[in-house]
Amino acid sequence: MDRAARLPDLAPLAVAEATVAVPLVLGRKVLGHDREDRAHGMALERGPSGLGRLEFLGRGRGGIDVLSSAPGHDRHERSRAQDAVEGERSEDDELHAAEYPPAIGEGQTMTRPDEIRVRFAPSPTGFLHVGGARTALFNWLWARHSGGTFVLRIEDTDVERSTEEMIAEILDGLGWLGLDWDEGPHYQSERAERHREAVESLVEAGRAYPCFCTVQELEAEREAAIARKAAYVYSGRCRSIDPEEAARRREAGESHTIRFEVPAGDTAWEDVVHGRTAFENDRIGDFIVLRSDGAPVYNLAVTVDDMDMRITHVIRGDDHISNTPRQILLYRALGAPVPTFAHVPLILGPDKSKLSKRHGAVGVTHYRDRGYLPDAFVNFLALLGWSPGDDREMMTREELVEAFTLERITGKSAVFDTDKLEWLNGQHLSAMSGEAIAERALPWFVDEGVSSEERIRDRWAWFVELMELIKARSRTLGDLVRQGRPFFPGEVEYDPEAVEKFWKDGDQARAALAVAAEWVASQPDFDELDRMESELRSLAEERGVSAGKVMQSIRVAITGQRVSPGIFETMAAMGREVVEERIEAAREWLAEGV
RNA sequence: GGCCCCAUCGUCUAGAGGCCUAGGACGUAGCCCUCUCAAGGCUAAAACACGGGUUCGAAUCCCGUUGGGGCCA
Repeated sequence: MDRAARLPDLAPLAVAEATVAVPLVLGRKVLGHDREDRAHGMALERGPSGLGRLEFLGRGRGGIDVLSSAPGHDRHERSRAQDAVEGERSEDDELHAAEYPPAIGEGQTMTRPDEIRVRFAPSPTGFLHVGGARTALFNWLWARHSGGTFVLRIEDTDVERSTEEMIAEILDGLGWLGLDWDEGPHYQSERAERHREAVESLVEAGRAYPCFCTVQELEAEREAAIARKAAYVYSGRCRSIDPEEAARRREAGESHTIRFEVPAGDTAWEDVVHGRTAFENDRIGDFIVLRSDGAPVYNLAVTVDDMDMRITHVIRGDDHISNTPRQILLYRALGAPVPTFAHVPLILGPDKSKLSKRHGAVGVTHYRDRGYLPDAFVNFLALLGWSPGDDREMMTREELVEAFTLERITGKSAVFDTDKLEWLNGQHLSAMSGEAIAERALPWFVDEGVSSEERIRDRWAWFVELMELIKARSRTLGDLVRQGRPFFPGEVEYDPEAVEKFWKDGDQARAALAVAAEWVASQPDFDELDRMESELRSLAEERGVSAGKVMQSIRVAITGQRVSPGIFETMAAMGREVVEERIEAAREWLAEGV
């Protein structure tokens, strides 16, 4: 039977293929002229639909191209587009492509990506891990940067391993990171019927066929292949079964799978991060799209979902590269435009293998519980595999959104380095206002039993002040609690190391604290830092004790630690009463101790 | 094993053929500041995996080797 005759729908295929290259080609023709347009685009609030944007995009002619023309963008786009086009298109074709209308006719299935739509599609088989979080982040950044839509889809097809709790975990993680989605969550499990429908349409179009091969037969094929030292690829023997006979056998209830008929040739795409990537179709072989139990296969489900959800940019982990040609083949067979792919390199553990549970802390919520700031974590994640192209490291969410482009994603996988995360967190903490930190830190102080929420709220201005005082010395919220604890009333515990460092010589310590006590008694209040310091220094000199020793002894006495903010600020924040008490307590302790 | 991806300081990266005696950041070491510790400032050590091409010229382009990683089996 003549297959071509059974494919009356081949015409749209050509269009679909054309759309793949067109945006890129458009990119080089259109780019590099209007910063203004882009600025305008960024100023637009993200609307509920693409309508408002569409109007604006129309002016830019290239739609997404103009929007994405951030500094540094055009260069890459240009060279890669050129690579993609060279040898496949003539100069004329290029010109023609540049004139390509901004949108294909209304009735078409294929539309140009007037509105950028991306998705994050986690499989809820565990918590949101660092790698997934970064994929989500890149999608989110791209959506926000371009004024597009961020879709969340839960790939819960594996019912055995997917649970409500895990879904909740993932949403929780996304929530903490502040990655809000515009659409969804859609649940893949609810779409099985649609997937089967798509498979049937492929069968009807002659692009897929039932395969009645038994497990034993396939096993034999595989063994033969291994014996030949060749990679196993399904022989495609059920292709030759007459469609009418196949239909009869299906109706008779004969066990079968549905296989996609892979055409000859190569399947290539222009990956935004990897450039042109190609696979030989021969090595793919007719793959199963529907299992014998009627369950759709991953590649089919993903493709149909992305297609139905009009996803324009598939941004996902590198580990999906080998799935991509199958998916592209499916898009084409289903008459859908092929989205742009951006395969982000994986995040590695310290041993340079794919970051996974065995590396320990890979759940995003773990970092929340360790006192990291979502903004800092997002900043850190963004810098893993992406850079703004200038020397910026510390970036706010807004700056990230502004600067983010897919073209600046590196092709090289990155090791997850917690040192830098800590530093960045400290930077973010220091940049925050005392008020903002206070809100974040409050639950930590309560949970650690430092004080109660009511009591802190009662002295809110003081608490805010305190955060301001200790933020530079803290890298995490936990550090804040450690630093802040001594400022609350109660007994202090002397850190052995502090005692060792500053009170090793008991006589000296007692002398220093005697001066301290005398000085405190002479102070009318703790309001003027400069006066406090100069008076302490002169008194120490009179008594023949080093001022530094006095101050350090006070530090240990009132905080129990060897580290604190400036001693006068510390005393001012504690209040005179507490300071006096603690100095007395320290003197007694020293009297007994030695 | 097959296919695919990747290769710049320990780590994250800049680098689109001359701007590179390779820049920044974390971390490390030292100095300054200083009542402690941070923060901040300054300085230092630290990298283009290797081999061939192409070119007047290569970290940058091509090929190979090696190494790492991923997917499938």
